[in-house]
Amino acid sequence: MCSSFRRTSRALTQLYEEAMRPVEVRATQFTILLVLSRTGEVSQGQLGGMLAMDSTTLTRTLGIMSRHGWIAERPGRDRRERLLRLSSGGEAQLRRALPVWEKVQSRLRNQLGEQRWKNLLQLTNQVTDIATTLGESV
Amino acid sequence: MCSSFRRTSRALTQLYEEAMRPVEVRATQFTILLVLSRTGEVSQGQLGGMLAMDSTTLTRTLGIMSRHGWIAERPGRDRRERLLRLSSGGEAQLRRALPVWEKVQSRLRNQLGEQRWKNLLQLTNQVTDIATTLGESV
DNA sequence: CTCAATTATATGTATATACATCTATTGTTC
DNA sequence: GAACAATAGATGTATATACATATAATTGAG
Repeated sequence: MCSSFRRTSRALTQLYEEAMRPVEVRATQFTILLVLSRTGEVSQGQLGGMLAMDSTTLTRTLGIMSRHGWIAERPGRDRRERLLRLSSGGEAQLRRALPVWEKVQSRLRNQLGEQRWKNLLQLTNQVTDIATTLGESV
Repeated sequence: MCSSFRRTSRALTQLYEEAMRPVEVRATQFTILLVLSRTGEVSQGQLGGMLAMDSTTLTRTLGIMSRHGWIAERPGRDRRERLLRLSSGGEAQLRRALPVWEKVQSRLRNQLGEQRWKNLLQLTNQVTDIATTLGESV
């Protein structure tokens, strides 16, 4: 199952990133733009939790995105925390990227059909939850 | 969909690799051991096709695996090709790793249930095929 | 209140991953 | 058969990813 997901993940990433190449944003970066636009201000740790991504991994990706001027941040009340949100540049980049993302996504969705599409979104979320829970329990 | 698969892929990889840590083999490497044990001798390009992985990516991973003594190779009739197979060390490593992999996998399978498990394997393969086809068509 | 334990993030290091480009072959065209 | 196009893999470079460990800040025990 792990191998299957990794393989599909590679295939999908190649497909989406090929489409996104003119916009110059990677799949991970785009996902972060989208999540931040929906959640508003969150800490790095919270963001990692939402993405099932080690929060120290985010240090590097957020560094790249900050250099592009897409991220605004301020220290939290707990001064160990970094509170992250989209800068106006980040919002602009998201507006530029979103239609390209949606376009390739709709081609995929057509091929899959509505039934399998919804089914997959649900199943992948369930697998993420189970994998996360199993990982924590041990 | 791309984000969902990437997220699930991270969660599963963390789960499986935590279990595999004592055996000292990564998810990608284990997958290659397993595929080679089933297919016998294949070229690097063929292996990349099976894994939906860029064949030049395999250059690096196979290098690591060769240093561990897990891969045997010889040039093909077409002398640009490298024909790959498991060495006896690779077979031994696979025998060591397989039960650990199966164990964590069975815990996941229990949580998911047989229905969703089979459904997911089928769906992920279909998505891989569609993504690959869409990528080639453009 | 002080010191130990915990927590949030940063840094060092290793692997994974892809693409652009390069080299050595192989295939094709005239 | 020679010149050119196509292909397999290697190498350079950039991002993605995680974990071990380090540092700074907070929390908890006494």
